[in-house]
Amino acid sequence: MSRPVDREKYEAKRSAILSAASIQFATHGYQRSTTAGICRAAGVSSGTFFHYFPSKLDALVAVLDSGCKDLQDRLAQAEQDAPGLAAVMSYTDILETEIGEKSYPVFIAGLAGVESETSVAAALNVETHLVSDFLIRNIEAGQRHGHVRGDFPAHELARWVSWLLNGAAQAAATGPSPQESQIRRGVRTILESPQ
Amino acid sequence: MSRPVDREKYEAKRSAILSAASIQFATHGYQRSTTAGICRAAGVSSGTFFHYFPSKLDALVAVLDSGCKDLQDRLAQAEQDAPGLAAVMSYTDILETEIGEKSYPVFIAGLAGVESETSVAAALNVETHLVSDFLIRNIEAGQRHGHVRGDFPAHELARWVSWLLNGAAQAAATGPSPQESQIRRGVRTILESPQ
DNA sequence: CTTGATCTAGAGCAGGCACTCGAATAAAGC
DNA sequence: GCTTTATTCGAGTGCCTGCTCTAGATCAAG
Repeated sequence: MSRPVDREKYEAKRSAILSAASIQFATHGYQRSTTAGICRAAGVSSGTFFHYFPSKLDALVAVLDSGCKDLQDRLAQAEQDAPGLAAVMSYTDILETEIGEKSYPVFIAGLAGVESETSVAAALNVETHLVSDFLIRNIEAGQRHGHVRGDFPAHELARWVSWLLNGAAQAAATGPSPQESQIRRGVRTILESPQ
Repeated sequence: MSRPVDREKYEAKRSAILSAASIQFATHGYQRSTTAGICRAAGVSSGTFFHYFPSKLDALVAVLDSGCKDLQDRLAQAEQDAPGLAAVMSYTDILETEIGEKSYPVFIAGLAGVESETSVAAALNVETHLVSDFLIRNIEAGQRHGHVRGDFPAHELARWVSWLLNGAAQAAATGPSPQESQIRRGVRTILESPQ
């Protein structure tokens, strides 16, 4: 036998391609992105691309997974720093920033058409649940501390908040970005106790 | 000269093709729909299709325009029946029904990639403003009657409501439809006066 | 050095799709 | 009937794009 895989080099190249793919997807959406474009951006031939990812869809799933891991870390961080309402607002701020940069909304919008592909759906499902659980957990905590209205179950409030956030992202994809902290105020309005 | 265009027959055929296109777009999204599929559904050859619409995109714009007209009528009806908060809730119900049927979310999601095309963007813009103006007008009326909280400007409340609705639609496109009247309750929660 | 494996390139293939074109038919005016 | 124009058809075209294939470069182990 001979020539074992050099793990380090392999991962480096793979993540370089992944990064280029991620940028392409975020800029033009999945469908509009071409493997040729990704290869050009990564400075790599199509042969190399398909050596690392058996198909374009696999690259998308890999991007999705990687984004999911990042998100998980950030959510955990926010929750650790200050659980409850503060954590929810912290997540809101993160999203508001990304929405302002447009990459997130374009990326999400560009998934249309492949979101039903099982591998993609699975990845998205994981992410959705990650956020949903985070919201429910911290809204419940907020309710216990009296910072969040208690007249609706936490899971219902969480769903409204996530709808608001997704809707804002979508609106940003098609039109102008929302004004500073308008999303923030919306989330607060849903969650605050009626005096 | 001879053979003038038979307006009636022309419009009939055109709207038959348009109707088939509309169903295809709503079922599979724009990108996934093929002109061949639309032709098959309309019982028409591709030559005929392109005789009535110079391009697939033109068919989409026509569908969009037609939908916009329908919406305008329904909004006017709701507003005439009972202006103010009731009109907003009536529109919410309409949307909630369509979201439950999935056609609306799929259609919207399927626009990804062409939404930046100027003709499409223009059509979407008209629709967005139609709804936005409707919401602002009726939320303002609701505020005057004391049915809607007055501690935020109507345009801000309107935006939050439309975000919530769009977010719910998007969520329905990727996952299960929301439970009966959950959207309704969300809208109410945003708009109701804090006691 | 030889061997056998991975890594890389890039030309090219195959299939799908929007769209075209020429012919055939139908219908209205002369 | 004849001419002209609208309408319809559907085979065909050209392009784009995901993906394959082959040939060579590179490198570790024996």
